Amino acid sequence: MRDQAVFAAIGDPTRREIVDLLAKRGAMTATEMDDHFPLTRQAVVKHLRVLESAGIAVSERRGNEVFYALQPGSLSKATAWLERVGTSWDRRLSALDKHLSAKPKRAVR
Amino acid sequence: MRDQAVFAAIGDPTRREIVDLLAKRGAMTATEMDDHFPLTRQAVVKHLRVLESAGIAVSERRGNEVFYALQPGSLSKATAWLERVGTSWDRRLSALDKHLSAKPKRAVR
DNA sequence: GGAGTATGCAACCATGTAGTTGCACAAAGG
DNA sequence: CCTTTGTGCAACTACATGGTTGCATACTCC
Repeated sequence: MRDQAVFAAIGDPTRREIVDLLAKRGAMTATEMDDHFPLTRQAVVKHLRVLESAGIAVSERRGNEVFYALQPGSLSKATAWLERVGTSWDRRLSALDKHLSAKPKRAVR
Repeated sequence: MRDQAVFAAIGDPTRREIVDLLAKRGAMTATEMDDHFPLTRQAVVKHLRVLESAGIAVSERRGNEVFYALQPGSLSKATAWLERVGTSWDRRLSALDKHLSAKPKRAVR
């Protein structure tokens, strides 16, 4: 289940910033991105590799440099999970209240 | 920005399973959940605390035991981010192709 | 070919964190 | 009361991982 990787990947704030940047500006090289973060190029590359192995980003060598871009549709499963889980209990309002009022178990004064 | 916490929280696979369980079965105590995972009760509690501080779960003491349930609407911002980022580059198809064909920089044979 | 620029690799450090264990505290109920 | 059951706290371990540094390798262009 490679969904795991997607959630883990976007779990890191820096990685989300990278994704934001790529979404905003389109394809870039790691060296370019490097200017946008207080990080080493190597650190950026590491993050990009994580994003890539999670299927969120793709890379392509173009002569001397390597461009990274976002992979369309790669977040759909994650979005679906959030939607599903979210609505499943939004619909029943507060599950806590419901459960507690319905199941006193032992008498509670 | 407490969104950070939400993404970090759902980044852990065990925590997502807990969320799934809570979504499916409604409110439960940590001791009950304990049966569903190969974990100590304490480990489950730790996860629940993380979920709670991220605003995803809520707890309520009821006599001897503490029930945990999901907090409605707590994932909306995360979902929104995924939606936004996702569609932003889905719409322009593969940003990599577009960028590369539009910006050869130096002549590439 | 040699300088310049970009990427790749590997070792290393430090911190965060998932998980356990042990024990103390709190509430019910006979 | 005293036992049972559930929760809370704290210390500790182990491993993952974000980050750096140093150097090697690849490509381009004069």
